[in-house]
Amino acid sequence: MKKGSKAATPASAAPSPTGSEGRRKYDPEETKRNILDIATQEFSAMGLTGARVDAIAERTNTTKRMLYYYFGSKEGLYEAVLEQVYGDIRALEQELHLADMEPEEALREFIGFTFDYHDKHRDFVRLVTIENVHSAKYIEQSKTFKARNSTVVKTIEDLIARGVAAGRFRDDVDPIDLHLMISSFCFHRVANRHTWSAAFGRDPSGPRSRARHREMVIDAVLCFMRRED
Amino acid sequence: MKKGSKAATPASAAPSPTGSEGRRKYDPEETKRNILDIATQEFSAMGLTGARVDAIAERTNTTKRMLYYYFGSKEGLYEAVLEQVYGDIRALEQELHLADMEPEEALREFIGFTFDYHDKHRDFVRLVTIENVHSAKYIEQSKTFKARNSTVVKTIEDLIARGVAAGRFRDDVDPIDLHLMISSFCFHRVANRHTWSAAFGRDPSGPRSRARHREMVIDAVLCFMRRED
Amino acid sequence: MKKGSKAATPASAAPSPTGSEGRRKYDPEETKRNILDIATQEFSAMGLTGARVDAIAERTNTTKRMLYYYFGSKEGLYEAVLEQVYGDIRALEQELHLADMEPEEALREFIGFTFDYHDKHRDFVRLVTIENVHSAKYIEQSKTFKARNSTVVKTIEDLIARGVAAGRFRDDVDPIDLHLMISSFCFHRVANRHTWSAAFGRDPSGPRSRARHREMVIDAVLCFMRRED
Amino acid sequence: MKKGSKAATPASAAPSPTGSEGRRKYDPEETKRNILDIATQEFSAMGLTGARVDAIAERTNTTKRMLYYYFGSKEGLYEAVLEQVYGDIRALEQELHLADMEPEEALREFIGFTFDYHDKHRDFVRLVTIENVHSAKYIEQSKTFKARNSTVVKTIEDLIARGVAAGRFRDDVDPIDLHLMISSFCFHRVANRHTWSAAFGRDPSGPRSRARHREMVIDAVLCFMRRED
DNA sequence: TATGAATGAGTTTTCATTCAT
DNA sequence: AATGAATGAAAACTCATTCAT
Repeated sequence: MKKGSKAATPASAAPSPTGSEGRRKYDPEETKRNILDIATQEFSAMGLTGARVDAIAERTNTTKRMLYYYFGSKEGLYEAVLEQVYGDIRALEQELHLADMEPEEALREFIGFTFDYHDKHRDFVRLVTIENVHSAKYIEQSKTFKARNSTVVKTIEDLIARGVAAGRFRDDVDPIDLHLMISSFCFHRVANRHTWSAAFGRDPSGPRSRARHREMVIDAVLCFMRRED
Repeated sequence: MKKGSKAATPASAAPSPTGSEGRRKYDPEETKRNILDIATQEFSAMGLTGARVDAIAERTNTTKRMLYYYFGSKEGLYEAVLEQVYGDIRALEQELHLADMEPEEALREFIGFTFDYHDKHRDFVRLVTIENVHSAKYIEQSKTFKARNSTVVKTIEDLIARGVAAGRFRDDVDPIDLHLMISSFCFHRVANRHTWSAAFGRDPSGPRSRARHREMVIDAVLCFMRRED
Repeated sequence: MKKGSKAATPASAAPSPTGSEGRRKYDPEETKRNILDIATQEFSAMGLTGARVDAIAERTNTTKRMLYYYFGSKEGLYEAVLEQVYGDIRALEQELHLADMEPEEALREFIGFTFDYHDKHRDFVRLVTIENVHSAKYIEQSKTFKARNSTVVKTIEDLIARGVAAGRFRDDVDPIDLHLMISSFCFHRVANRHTWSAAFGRDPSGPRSRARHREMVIDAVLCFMRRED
Repeated sequence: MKKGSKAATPASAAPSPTGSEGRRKYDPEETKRNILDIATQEFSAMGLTGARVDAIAERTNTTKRMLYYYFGSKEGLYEAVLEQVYGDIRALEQELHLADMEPEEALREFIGFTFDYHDKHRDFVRLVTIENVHSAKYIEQSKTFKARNSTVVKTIEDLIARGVAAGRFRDDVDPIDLHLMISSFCFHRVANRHTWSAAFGRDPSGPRSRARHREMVIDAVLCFMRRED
């Protein structure tokens, strides 16, 4: 290892779980994860076209050759990065256990989670933005992507259905539309923070507005969803 | 002229100032506008790093050399494109005459305009997205940018103040926050339509959801703004 | 005239001698001289390949078109500049009237003049340097160049002959060699002042060493020429 | 290898360090040296702006890409060339062992060496000339340059001091001035040979005047330095 | 005569990828 | 598995010169 990897997740620097046989000299999984971490940072910071393979390789604990060995090409590496970050958020969404809560409480929880996740994972927001600049042509090739997303829809559908049944939510809202409405605000204040800062002199995703914004989006969505008698 | 330029400004389709005598061979304004139009399309489609100066020049009525003659560099051209598209939306915003309407009506109008503009001007949305990938470092250099944006804030401030005075709006909402909330949805459904389509199999900015989404965002924002007694 | 020309020679800014008919609107001679002055500065500062036609034209009172009109090409302009600066020094050499002085006195005078001229006319020194980088291929085409130089040789030949006849100078020195020896020092301390400054931290052509160097070269050359009995 | 490289350093003709097993395919030192040799010729012949990266690369055993790989840019390569040629002369100067000789003998030796070096290394003379056209802005950035030059000054200082102590040299001569006087002639007859040839029809650095000039400069400098009682 | 606009060939530089050790 | 060196195609940019008004 050339130098300590400043990986996004500290875990990536930990020795691999090879058990009792001690530290292995070459650890393929460790190497792959290291490359993926650095690539995530670099693609997120520079975009797909803007990122440089040399720059990624240099910050890695290994060499350019390994990058091609494991991921085939710059685009292959980019796809792997995308799959990983999308997988992360969907996995967490699963762990919310919204089915155990009252509909309003569950919606509140879901909005809060979405807000916090975007607020915290700027790399994810940037990568999604970048992928849209490329018309999503890379994530479209992912086999697991669609499957994973359908579970979110199911979650929201259930949530709405229970709210409607309980007489608390209006019954004319499409679950994907609701998801869109929630994501929009959470995503936008992070994704567009730079032009927003330039325009109005204030970072909309900065710490000073975090709590206020979080409440705002919960307020607005709940107000919108509540049945108007 | 190869024709077919979907110019950002309607004015660009107007005949050159020489009147009815047909196309002038030496028309710098026309040349600049032509370059700018094509560049808007190309940067919007490919991003700053992805766009090719050669590709832009080829679709132009003139040569690559003129592009450098008028705009100095690829980045200079990109900046000019950004300035123009931002100028366009801000100019139209001022023509809404919101001050002549009732507060609720004015807010409805403003949301509707914002929705329609983003829905229609996908180039603008993409360019803003791209600029955020570059951390807004190009638009930050624009001298006119901040000044132009301050007028929107003023507009919204007035609108809120009148609504609060009339007892219709809550009085604890920051104008920039309100603007952010409105923009978020209008922007997001266009900007992220590709990943959204890939994830859920449906274009959130497509014609089938347009009217529904328009109503949704107006509903949600008005619900949020209305004073809760 | 766009702006006052900061010509090297103040004379170039004076109105042309068109006599009583007043100021002419277009004065070809004045225009040519203006172009030549600016070009002298620019070629001297940047070299033939380094100088930019646009840069020259911009500092001129006229336009690029006129530059081509009068001088045909960048190289043509450069040749004109060379001819002029070489003409200037040779013309002044003629006015020394060395024939009226004692041989030693005349030699002293000639060395002093050569020293002072190089010390003062750095543009000339630079242009000669530049022309040598181009293997003198431009000045070689000049028709008047050789003729003008032969007069200097004649001057020095006479000077040496008189000194030999008077028993003061050694008789085995070639006039061109003598000229070379004198020029070397006068030229070098100006031409190579930049690398010399970088190497030793002191400008060899600066005012602090001027008088000392002037004396040095006179001393050395006279010592060399004096007959050793 | 295309052969025929008149390398500045004799070492460059030596076999690669792998000994007798013949040419290695991957030999970075050889590649760098090869590029540097060709670049020395090309910059020397054409100047910094006049030289073409393509032309240099073409004469090389490798490609244009490697030139950027090792030297970063055209200017970076030029700087490397400058550093090398300056290093070469300074290195040889140190091998003269002037301290072991009588002052007059040592001075004679030093002048002779300087004369021969300039006479033989025209590339060096041209490159210094070229660097002065650029106001020495490239060599100024060299870290080793000044340090290396200070050793020459020391050498001459010692030489003068010993001559003064022995009552043979005048004691009012600055070492850098003496160095300048010696260099001037040796440099000038080579550097300005083209304009000189054009002016007087005779190459001042040609073989026919070599011996005569060598003696001339030794004579003149020694005459100048000798104490006048 | 004067002037800004236009041009095309050429020049430097970059970058993803592969090879030799 | 690992590494620095090597590559070719393509990209951005420049410049002397000419044209249209």
